[in-house]
Amino acid sequence: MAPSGHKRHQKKQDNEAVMTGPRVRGKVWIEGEKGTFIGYGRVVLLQRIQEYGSISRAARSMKMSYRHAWELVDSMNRQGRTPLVETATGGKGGGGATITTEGENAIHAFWRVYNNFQRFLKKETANLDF
Amino acid sequence: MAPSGHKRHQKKQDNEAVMTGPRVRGKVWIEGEKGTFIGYGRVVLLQRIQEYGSISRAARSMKMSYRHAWELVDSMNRQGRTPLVETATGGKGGGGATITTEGENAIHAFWRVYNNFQRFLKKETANLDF
DNA sequence: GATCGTTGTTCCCGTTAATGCATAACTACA
DNA sequence: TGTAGTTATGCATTAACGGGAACAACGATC
Repeated sequence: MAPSGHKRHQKKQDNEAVMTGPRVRGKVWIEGEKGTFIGYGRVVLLQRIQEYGSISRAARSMKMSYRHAWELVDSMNRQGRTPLVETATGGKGGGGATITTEGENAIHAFWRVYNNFQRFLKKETANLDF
Repeated sequence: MAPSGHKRHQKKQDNEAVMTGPRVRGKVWIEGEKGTFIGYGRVVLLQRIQEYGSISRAARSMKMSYRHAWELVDSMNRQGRTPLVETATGGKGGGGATITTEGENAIHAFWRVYNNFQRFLKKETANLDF
């Protein structure tokens, strides 16, 4: 970006932080044949599972019920070509969950779209003639 | 990857209608200080009010309860610099509602953003490496 | 002055989504 | 062999939201 210039031709007169008035906002997600596949909440959940190695710890860390977290994982697994999360019961620590390569791909694909979307929103908000 | 070869440059081979697999979808809206200001449902409602000249007929035409429609109009009116909808009780036909200039501006502003967003979604879906 | 369809508002209900709790099955490890 | 913490699942409860019915006030037109 590099605002660099002295001039600043009126276009960005609006000083970032002080920006008030109407804003364009929104949500994006990736949909499969059976409804939502990956969205913001789901991708955060995936990354928490990656970080903690278990669905239950991931759920607790984001104050989500285990029940709900499990259903999200199940939905993603049933929808991917191959599962995004692999689970194991019993054993050290009682079991756990890990993210597959397919899961990592999904995470990256979503963040790419998400970042482009944030740029889109910023641009549209700036161009709002309202 | 670039299948280097002659065959199928992969880019627009995907035949519009047959497009299957994951899609990028989403929603956009314009937000004011007090939450959602204009979204898809609200703008359709505004246009129905414009068409029918009454909130109740507009609501019926889209199978929405009058109460809900009224709340949406109220929310928009309280949020705009000036009301988007003006109402009158009593009189010919029992009263009615009309769209103000501010309301027309809001409608146009939203559709502009919305159309850009549809293009964005199409592009992102096409570029989905997933 | 009676009529009529609307605005504006209140109250009750059904649906849906998520939470909370309870429990069975599992297995590496001490 | 017992323990621990997890996955997987069922069920009852709660919260949020919109729908639907009801009703007063309104005022141009007949």
